[in-house]
Amino acid sequence: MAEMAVAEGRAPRKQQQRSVQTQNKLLDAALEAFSENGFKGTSTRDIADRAGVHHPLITYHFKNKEELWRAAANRVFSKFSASLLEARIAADGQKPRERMASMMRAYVQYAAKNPALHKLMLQESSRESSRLEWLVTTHLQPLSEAVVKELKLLQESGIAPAGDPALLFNLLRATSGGILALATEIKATSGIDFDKPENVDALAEMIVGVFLPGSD
Amino acid sequence: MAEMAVAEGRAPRKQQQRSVQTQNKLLDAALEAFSENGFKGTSTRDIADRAGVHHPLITYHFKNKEELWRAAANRVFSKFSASLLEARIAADGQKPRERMASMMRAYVQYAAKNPALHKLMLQESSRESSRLEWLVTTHLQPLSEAVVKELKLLQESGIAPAGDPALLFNLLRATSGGILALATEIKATSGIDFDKPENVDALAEMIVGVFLPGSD
DNA sequence: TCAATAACTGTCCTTATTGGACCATTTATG
DNA sequence: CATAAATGGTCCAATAAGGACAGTTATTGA
Repeated sequence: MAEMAVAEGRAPRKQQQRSVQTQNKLLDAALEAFSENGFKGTSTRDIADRAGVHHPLITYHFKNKEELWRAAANRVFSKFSASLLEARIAADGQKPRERMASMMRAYVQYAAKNPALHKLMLQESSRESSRLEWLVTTHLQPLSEAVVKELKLLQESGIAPAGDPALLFNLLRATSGGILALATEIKATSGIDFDKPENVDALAEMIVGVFLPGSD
Repeated sequence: MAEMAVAEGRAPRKQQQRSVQTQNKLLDAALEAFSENGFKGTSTRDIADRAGVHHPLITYHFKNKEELWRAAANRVFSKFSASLLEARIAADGQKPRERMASMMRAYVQYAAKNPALHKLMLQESSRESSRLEWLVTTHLQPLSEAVVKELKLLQESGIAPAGDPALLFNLLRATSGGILALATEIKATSGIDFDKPENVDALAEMIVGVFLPGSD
């Protein structure tokens, strides 16, 4: 983040709005670029171009490429967690099956609007790296633990399919995100356009139906 | 492929075995590299290094980077189709559900041994390109059509879940391949190691159970 | 209002890497 | 053993890489 020359006792001047805007533009552009071409395959100039910003501003705002990656990943994952949590809270009074279904729909809807989320994981999953390690401990493990716990309960009630709950969780995750990461190709192969909300809804319902066959 | 200076009437000399070997080494290395870093993010030198071969040999054997990509993709997809077909034939006398289950298991097993198959699709799916177009028309559409046809029948028998069969096919595909494309990350997050055959088997059974709930 | 500082622009540098060309050399073939 | 296939070694021109830095503009807060 932008270093400021802090004078001794003086209160530092506050961050300007235009700064926040360019940072956000850079973060969006970075996420898009990194998810398309991976960390190594993405140049800071490409990111700056997508953001419509001069490339030295990356150094200014984020120190270097690695920090920019981390900030971009943090942003999309935080929003994602918030989105899931919101769905979870909204369905708090509901029965267990409906609670989980609500989260699954939120997952699909978020992945449809932000396919970069899953693409980023796939890019980093191609090889062990410090970035993957960070992603796992910071974002994925907490998410996994929370969802697996709920899945277990659903399995005991016969609502979710039997088997290793961790495996089931990952299956679910790969399904929701994976199909949307393939959106461009699927449109070409099968003519299904996930830009159309009705197709995303159909996908969500199919996933719910397949993974939560039991009723409560 | 290696051009040869064909003298008028003379029969051209046959290809040497060592040539085939280096071509295969290059194809394997290319597939690995392209699936990890995408087309743009992969250098021909990287491929040559992985193959343990001098990089000008790429030009010699494959003309250029694009042709090498195509040859590598062709190779893995052809093997894949053959593998599916084999499973299909082996289960030819079985009931419809068991036929499909057999293909699904083959899909998972192949994807586990060749995660590059799915990673390559994901890489190319990040943006429209001539390569994606080629992949779709040459390999994906034929596969899709064949499987969708069978899925429809299973849906009519109540064995497969209802809904758009094309959507179901893609769900299935994204599930099988997608989870194995995430193998490195899943091992770190959940401790599930898909290098162990028993975990791959468990995955295959879970997929069959989830997507073919009905019995015949 | 006005100095201080945050934010941004323009430019340059050095280094590495890119895909591919080219000729000499080695190896297999018929 | 003559010939062609296959490979090795080297070079190149282009350019793309991450980052440094001094100067300029905009905003802030007293």
